[in-house]
Amino acid sequence: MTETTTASDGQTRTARKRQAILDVASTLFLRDGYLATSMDQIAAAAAVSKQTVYKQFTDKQSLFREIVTGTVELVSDPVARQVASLPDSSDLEADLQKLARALVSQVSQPRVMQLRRLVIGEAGRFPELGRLFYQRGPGRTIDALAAAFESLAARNQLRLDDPQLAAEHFNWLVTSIPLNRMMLCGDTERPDPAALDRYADAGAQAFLASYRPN
Amino acid sequence: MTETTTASDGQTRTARKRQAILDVASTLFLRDGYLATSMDQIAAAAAVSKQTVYKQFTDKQSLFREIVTGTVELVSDPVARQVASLPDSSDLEADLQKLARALVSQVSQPRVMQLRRLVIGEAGRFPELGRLFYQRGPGRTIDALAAAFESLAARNQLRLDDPQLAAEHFNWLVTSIPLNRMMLCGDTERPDPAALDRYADAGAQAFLASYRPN
DNA sequence: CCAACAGTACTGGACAGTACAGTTCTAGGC
DNA sequence: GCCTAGAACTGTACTGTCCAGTACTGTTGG
Repeated sequence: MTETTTASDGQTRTARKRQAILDVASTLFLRDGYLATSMDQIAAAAAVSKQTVYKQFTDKQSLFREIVTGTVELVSDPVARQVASLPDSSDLEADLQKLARALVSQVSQPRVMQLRRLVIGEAGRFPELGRLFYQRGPGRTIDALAAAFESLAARNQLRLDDPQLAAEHFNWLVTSIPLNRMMLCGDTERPDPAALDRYADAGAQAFLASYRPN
Repeated sequence: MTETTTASDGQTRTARKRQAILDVASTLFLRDGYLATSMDQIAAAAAVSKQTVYKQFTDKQSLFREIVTGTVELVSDPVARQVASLPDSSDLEADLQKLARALVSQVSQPRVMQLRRLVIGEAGRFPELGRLFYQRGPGRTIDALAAAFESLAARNQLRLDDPQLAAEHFNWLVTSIPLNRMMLCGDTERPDPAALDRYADAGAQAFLASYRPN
């Protein structure tokens, strides 16, 4: 008797229910916010009794924390990996452009935007989640960029005094335009992929114009 | 003499009470968020009866909207004015640096940060407020910058194809680093003024390295 | 004098978290 | 492969609290 609820076989019933709660609560929290999402709503949408929710998560705050930290982990990895391969570049301009496009495309995903909005909005109630998001999100990307840039500068492929500062400049040159617009104007106004690429290219271009030797 | 913030002079009683409500509600909304602030709290803190609140503002949403739009107006003006005087510059590097410092200092004010967090967090409930904040805030600054840059480019003081894009790059190069850190890590981690100036200087420097002729 | 105000109480609803009786699944021994 | 004890789960109801918005009576200030 192999039951499937959300394509999650081979798990105990408890684990399956737990996952259903996490999935559903994630959707609701990201869409409506922390206070506007009720535990009754979550239990109902997960097709689970309220008591099961409270068996898995001691209270609403715990559930919320687990969802935010989990989602941050999910989104955090791919970019950092791509950055790590940058120093091996033989065509820096092309590779920076590729990296910029990947970066913009990642951070502008609706799910990431929603998470960012949620964390910022609840920064007063959950300050540690804000810090976590920063460290695992932009912070991690910037650190990886700084390491890559330092290595490139050592081989005269870039000209810079402060790798960390250059990394911040690259990151925000590339992402800020669509990021800030979407943060405030909602996911409905997400620029189409071509426009996102143009922002990425222009940011990478400006970065190189500023940090390329000679 | 017809406009005051908290002083209780020269106004009708009704206007004074109205202002007290706006002041107090502003503080509470900015500190605790929309849902976590109750109308009873506001009435009590304003030393006013609940009925008076509802006489002045039809409901909680109206009060909230009025506060957000009002605060946006307050913060919006000074920067745009300073930008407008940029094209007359005889020493572009010095004036851009001064502008950058003023810009960072303005947008990093705790009150502005709190408003930004509030608007972003409530973007789902009040999408029109997000758009308003963008237009009157960063949007307005960027438009003014674009006009100034175009005029400077016409006199070969800058080299650029797309003034709007250059304006966005300047704006975010200068503000993004402290802005994003503070958005997520809270006002407690506001860099000291000297550090803010360093971010501003570095942003202006990078912009010029990229957009200065030759 | 009269509109605006204070104070208080009330309506109707929502929500976090708990309690409990009854049902269903799962694990482990045979 | 079958059976049973116990854990996990459901459904519902309940507690205590909070909140937006209204009603009403009496008071105050312009």
